[in-house]
Amino acid sequence: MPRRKQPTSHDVAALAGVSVATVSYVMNGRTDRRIPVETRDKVLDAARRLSYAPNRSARSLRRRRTEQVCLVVGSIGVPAYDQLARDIHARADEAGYGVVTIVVDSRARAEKAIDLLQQRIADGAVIAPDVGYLTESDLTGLARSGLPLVVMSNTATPDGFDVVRAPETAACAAAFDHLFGTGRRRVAFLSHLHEFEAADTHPSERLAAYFDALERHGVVRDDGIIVPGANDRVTAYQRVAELLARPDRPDAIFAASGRGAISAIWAARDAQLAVPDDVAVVGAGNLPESLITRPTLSTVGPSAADDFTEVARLLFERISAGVPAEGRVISDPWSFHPRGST
Amino acid sequence: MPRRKQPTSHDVAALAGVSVATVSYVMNGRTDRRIPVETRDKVLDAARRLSYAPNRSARSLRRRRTEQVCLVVGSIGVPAYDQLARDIHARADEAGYGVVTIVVDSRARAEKAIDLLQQRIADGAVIAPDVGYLTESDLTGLARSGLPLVVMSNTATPDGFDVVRAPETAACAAAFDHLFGTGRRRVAFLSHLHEFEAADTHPSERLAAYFDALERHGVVRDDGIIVPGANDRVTAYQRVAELLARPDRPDAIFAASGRGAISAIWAARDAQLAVPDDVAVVGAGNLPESLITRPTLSTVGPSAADDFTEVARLLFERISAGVPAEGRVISDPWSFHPRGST
DNA sequence: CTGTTAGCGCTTTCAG
DNA sequence: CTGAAAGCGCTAACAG
Repeated sequence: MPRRKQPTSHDVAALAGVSVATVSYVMNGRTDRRIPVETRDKVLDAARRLSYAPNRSARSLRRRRTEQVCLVVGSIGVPAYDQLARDIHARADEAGYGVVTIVVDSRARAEKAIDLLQQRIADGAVIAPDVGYLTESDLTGLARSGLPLVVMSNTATPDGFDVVRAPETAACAAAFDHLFGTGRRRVAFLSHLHEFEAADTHPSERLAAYFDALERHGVVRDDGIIVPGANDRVTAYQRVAELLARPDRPDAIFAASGRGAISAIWAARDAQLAVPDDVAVVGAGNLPESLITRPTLSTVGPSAADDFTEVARLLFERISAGVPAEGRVISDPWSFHPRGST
Repeated sequence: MPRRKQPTSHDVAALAGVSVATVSYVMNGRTDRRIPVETRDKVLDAARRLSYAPNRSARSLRRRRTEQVCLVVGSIGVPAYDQLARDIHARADEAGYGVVTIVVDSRARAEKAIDLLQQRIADGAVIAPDVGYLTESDLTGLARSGLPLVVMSNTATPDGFDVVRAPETAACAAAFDHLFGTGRRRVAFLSHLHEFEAADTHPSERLAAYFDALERHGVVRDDGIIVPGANDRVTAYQRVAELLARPDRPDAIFAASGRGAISAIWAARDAQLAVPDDVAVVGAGNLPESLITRPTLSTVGPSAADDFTEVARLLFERISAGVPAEGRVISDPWSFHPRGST
């Protein structure tokens, strides 16, 4: 079975006995052209018989738009990114757009991503990785080149692109104050891997809040209880189990992810420790799951369940605007949600 | 700030004082053309100064390949799909390919997906949704049109595309036999939503295995303990909590997902029921998390952790082969992994 | 109402 | 070693 050459609009035109222009008009269902039903049907019939589908690359080249949007995330399997993806897909679907996903978890991949966007692989992009692989100048560069961009970042300043923020500092401070205020003295920090690696050079917002709180409450920092492992449930469980097995075990755990926090609850139980009496647990992010654990999980996170429809809206607004709008910034600060685990 | 026209190879050629052909050769780093370093540098310099990036649509049109692969999944946030996505992304990265993801969770979306693939949005695709929205004729149609295709399905027969199977029946039968064999009489089935809806028309493999087992063990089917909710952790928790609150509560729960099974463990605990003594739990799929719950989770699933590198390999092999290969089928049957929860 | 035609920006033969 | 030119398949002026 040889790889058949795909039929083109010429083939359809020939079979239908019309011109390629007519084929194009019919296939695009253009209403500004008055085409008699008869011609229309001839074309559609020919198209169906050849199972013709207009070539996407050719159309994109000619129309100067791809009808794809690009979603750039930091990794796969993070609940918040999943929700973002769902919301983008939903909006894209309505607009007849496709979604191409790029995972940026290293500087090399970041450069590749920039390059692809520069090559106009998509008509617009949402940039979500919360790590520093993408610099502000990468973003302004892209925006300058005319690409509609929505950036999810607490540090970037809008400059030809929109910025959506979710400031964490106040919420984290409140959580730490609560922990220290209720007598906890050894508060461990279960961090993401990249966060751990950059702890001293570019501390994440939550890590900075942690250091601040230590100082505020006169507690000396102990790097032994700052551990990576929040990225996945199993690693988190293991790291926390190790922490809790130490003679000088922590009396509280702040996890940089909701999944990490839930693993911490499992680990505490397995170590025969009561949550929150023996060890308190706080997680970052608003996992719906926080409400079905026992005890329920105290969190720092957005006030409501993750919802990125606004991000999607901004992006498509920018895309259809055609002309670059002023950079907007939307901010929805996190808050501390004390529940059963503290 | 007006939307700047993207620079083209002509602009670069003009600035560098060479022809567009030379620009193309340099940009593609072609070694079959001997280009003096001097010329090369002039071109690269001009390209950098204009921040030129070759237009992807034009290149795809000319080269007749997009250098993208398409990943078609059934939903977002399913651990196995996540692993599939990771493995595809990894392989695609090596090959310099992009990944566009399509979510198919309705017949309408399935048709849209077929159409996009027909339009050659990608050079090949992995089709993973385990639901019936994509028919076998959709698949053969695509394959006939010359699109390299790898299909993950236990029912499809290779026909111009490769098929990767993970047969569940034997493993499920073993799990149910174990449950009934150890005296369980009321085995509930926590299903996926689509699975629930098609229970009587096109029962899923695991559901069919369940019905078979009921018959084999002389237990009469009770639709009251077949409930949807395996799709997400919170819903699963709620459904199981309801089941366990009934006076005629089940003494075992088979969950169609690992996440559902873990929620079942939480729900059992909250109902003061011991697992497995009061209620046994089995989950489908091999979540790494199965080992960190208490008790550990018995599962039906692949023999090792999810690994789809082989799927990715098949796809790229087909893509680079250029000519359609015979349809191959790879099969890795599930097995029953009894652990603490039974 | 329909067809002819000029490109979109790139790659690649083929001449020089 | 380099350039001119054809053309990938489609859309959208423009002409009829």
